[in-house]
Amino acid sequence: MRPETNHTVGIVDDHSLFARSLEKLINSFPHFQVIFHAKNGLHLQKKIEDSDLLPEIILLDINMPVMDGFETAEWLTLHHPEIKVLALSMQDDEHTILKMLRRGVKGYLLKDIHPEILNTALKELSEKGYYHSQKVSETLLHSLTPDEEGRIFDFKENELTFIKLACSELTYKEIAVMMELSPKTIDGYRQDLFKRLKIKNRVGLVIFALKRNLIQL
Amino acid sequence: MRPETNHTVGIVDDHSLFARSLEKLINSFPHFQVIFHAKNGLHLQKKIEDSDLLPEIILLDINMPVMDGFETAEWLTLHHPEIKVLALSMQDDEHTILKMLRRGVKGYLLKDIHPEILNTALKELSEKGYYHSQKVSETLLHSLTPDEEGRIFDFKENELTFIKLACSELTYKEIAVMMELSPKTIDGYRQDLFKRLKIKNRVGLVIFALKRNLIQL
DNA sequence: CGAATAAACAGGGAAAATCCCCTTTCCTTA
DNA sequence: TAAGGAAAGGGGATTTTCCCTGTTTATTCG
Repeated sequence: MRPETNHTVGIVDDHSLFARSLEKLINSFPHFQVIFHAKNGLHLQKKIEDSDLLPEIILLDINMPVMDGFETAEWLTLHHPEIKVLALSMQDDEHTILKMLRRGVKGYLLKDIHPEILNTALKELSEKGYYHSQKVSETLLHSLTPDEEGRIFDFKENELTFIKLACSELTYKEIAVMMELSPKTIDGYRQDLFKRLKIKNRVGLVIFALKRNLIQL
Repeated sequence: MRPETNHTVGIVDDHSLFARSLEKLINSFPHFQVIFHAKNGLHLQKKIEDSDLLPEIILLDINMPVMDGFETAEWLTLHHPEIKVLALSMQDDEHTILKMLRRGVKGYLLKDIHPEILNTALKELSEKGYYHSQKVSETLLHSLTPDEEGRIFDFKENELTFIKLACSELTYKEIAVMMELSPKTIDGYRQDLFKRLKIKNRVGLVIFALKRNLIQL
């Protein structure tokens, strides 16, 4: 049995209503207790620097204004690596997940949270130091293990934006406008990706993106 | 309570091993009993014409050589409309399902059958005269109710083949070769579909096909 | 620090593929 | 026989794709 310790949790979330119900939920779990809220990353910084009572775990929403989840995660791992960050997000595309994990996040939860899952996540975080949901594990497997042909892909920010836009009915020109780049640059992305991914045309790109969960329908 | 009648079932299936276990399963259900097997559609015809003891229900595999599920279903509804046909198939794409339903099939089961589901299907078939699984209902909802813009789509055989091939990296020319049609005819399909579906390019077509389950990854 | 190297970005030009608006032919069927 | 659909096609505009070159911006390293 686990000892009767109290684990503390901080919540950083823009959607205060959601955060409030999250707090209630967490406080209903044995051994866990929310000690503070923060509206965004900046707010969190202040809270942490002002208090000397640091939470063991922080729930971090990715989609926030002012200072988003990525920045916040970076700051946290840099300044308080002992705090375990559990990322919450609507997005389940591979790249977002990986981006957060690369920034030192210890767990990743999709936001349609079931109480038991959240409880499991918190427990595993404080016991094992990490939590990986089914989806995240799959993603890791997907992205960090080579594909059928032994390739590992790691897309840059711009490439990813391009891929996502290319999976729509937009014309390359229109994509160029949206990304504020020259059509020629876009063409460069396209060409490079076609070569790297060994695909023949845009349809190939769409299929690739779907298989890799870079986009969803 | 249902009366103690005995419902008879015929199985038409190419995979004899599967059919055998299916028979065992069915015979284990109360009130249901398998009275014959058939390897394919032709075989079934003979069996039916030779015997005067017709089954109440026939389990029909779609993927068969010689005389496939579609033809067989057609023949059955034409010559023995009183027999309830339950289609079994690996494919769960909308069009295949619809195609079978249009041929008078009374139920449709995906082949990863759970005993309880099969039992339910048989019971509903003999009691209500039809059975619709979750997936089939969804499909019907999907295809037979208008979409967001009030459109109903019903694709012809060739169109569907074209759509599926267009969702690959094949070139239109290559598609034309595969379908043994002139590239211009293919172009006609493309044009017509783009107009009907209000899409701008091939990517749009791929997305459409995916949303409608016409193809799967 | 400055030079070397790499990478992102942009362009020209041309071939191929796609997209679009039309007509004609043939066949089925009402 | 008229109507309608499927197949085939002409011709041209546009887009996509491809290859090669140059410029600017980071980054690394001697």
